[in-house]
Amino acid sequence: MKNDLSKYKKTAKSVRKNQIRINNERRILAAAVKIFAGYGYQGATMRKIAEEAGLPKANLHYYFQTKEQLYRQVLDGIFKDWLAAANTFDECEEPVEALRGYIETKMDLSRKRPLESRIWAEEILRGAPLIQDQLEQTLAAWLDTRVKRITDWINTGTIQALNPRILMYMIWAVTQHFADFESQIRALNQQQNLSDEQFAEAKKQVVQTILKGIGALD
Amino acid sequence: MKNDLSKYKKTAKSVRKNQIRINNERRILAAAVKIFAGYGYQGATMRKIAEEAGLPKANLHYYFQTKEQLYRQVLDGIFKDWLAAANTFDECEEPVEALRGYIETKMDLSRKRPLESRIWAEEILRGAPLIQDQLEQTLAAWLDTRVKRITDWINTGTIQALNPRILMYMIWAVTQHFADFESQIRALNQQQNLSDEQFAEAKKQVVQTILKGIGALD
DNA sequence: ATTAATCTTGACCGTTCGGTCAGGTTTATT
DNA sequence: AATAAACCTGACCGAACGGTCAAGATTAAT
Repeated sequence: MKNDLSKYKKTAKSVRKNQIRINNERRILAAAVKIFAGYGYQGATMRKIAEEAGLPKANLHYYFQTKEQLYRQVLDGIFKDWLAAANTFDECEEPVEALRGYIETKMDLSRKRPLESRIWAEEILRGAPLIQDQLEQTLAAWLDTRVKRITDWINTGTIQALNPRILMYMIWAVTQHFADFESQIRALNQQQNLSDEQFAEAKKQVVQTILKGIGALD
Repeated sequence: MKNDLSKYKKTAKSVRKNQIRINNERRILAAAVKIFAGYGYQGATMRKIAEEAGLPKANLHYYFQTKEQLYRQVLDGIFKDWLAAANTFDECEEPVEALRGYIETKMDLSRKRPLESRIWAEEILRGAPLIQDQLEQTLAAWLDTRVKRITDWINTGTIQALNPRILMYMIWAVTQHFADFESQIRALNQQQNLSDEQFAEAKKQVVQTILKGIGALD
């Protein structure tokens, strides 16, 4: 019994880790997101991340053995958020509200977490060297089931005939553009980021154009 | 007169440069496009570019003093191509054919020159540190005049009321997505790049969705 | 044929990178 | 109070980076 208890305590501690570890890992990951988003994987340095986190560089290597491992954990976190947002696609039965909800959620994600979107975009741009498996497994499976739902909508005549995959690519492209190309949009908007009102207008127009474009409105 | 002649010859030579210089600059620029697109600005090294070009590294620095200067020339070439493609926007008077032509040209550019699109995308992603001026001057001016054309279409009732800038952002986002996110699309397409037939279908659907989405069709 | 200009390149330089490590400090356990 | 475990960090390392340079080879001009 004494043995069992000690074993249990040990396990419990390793599962919900020490508070110090939790705090520092969070600080480092938050700093890593900023630096990776701002400079790219190669441009980011452990020194810059350490400065941003307010910790000595060697301390980063205590919690994350290598730069690549730190980067992988950042990517994992981003993918989780992406999948969580993706579930809004299934909240409604019929196409107009399902697609509207999904597009709006993706737009909100671009607005609130542009750094994560940019890290993801750079990874894809470089050929997805570290996340190819996730794309081919998890993302492909997610897409397959949604393709089936859209195909059902087409077969029941709720929306017009089209290639569901291309529709999804268009939605991803447009929604993520507002995060990934933020600096270009700013340059074309009197050097000002889109205001909340401008962004709300963009969100509305994106939803309207796509839904109408696939014959789900009017 | 002797003086004038020699001066003229000198000038002529420096204008249309020596053939050796022309050839080597072209080789280096072509190699630079490949390497910058594949690794990003920071990830690209002069050594890799030199290998790709089949020249010693020191030779690169003879034609391009620094890595940044080489990169700038690559960006300049991309921007020129972009502007050339952009002119198709003005080839037709009425919205359906003007927008169709522009979207199709942008799609073709993504298909034929994905590397250039990716270099541009990465530059924007990093905050456009080297091309901010071009964005704020040339691109902003280009956009302004097209916004006016679209506004005219709206005022004459040819297309529905919308924000022309957001329409242009959507077109850029979708068309460039097929180049910039090629590796993601490949992972979702049985690890195969889009075939010519699939790309043609995508092009058609993109045109159809956007034109219909803004009320220019039906 | 001679001179001048252009081109070529191996060897080298200072800097910065990711990563290591020994030894000290703090926190948790008994 | 003593021991163990976890945490911290300045100093350091080899490798790779962008860039330089002197000296030779090639091409163009006279």
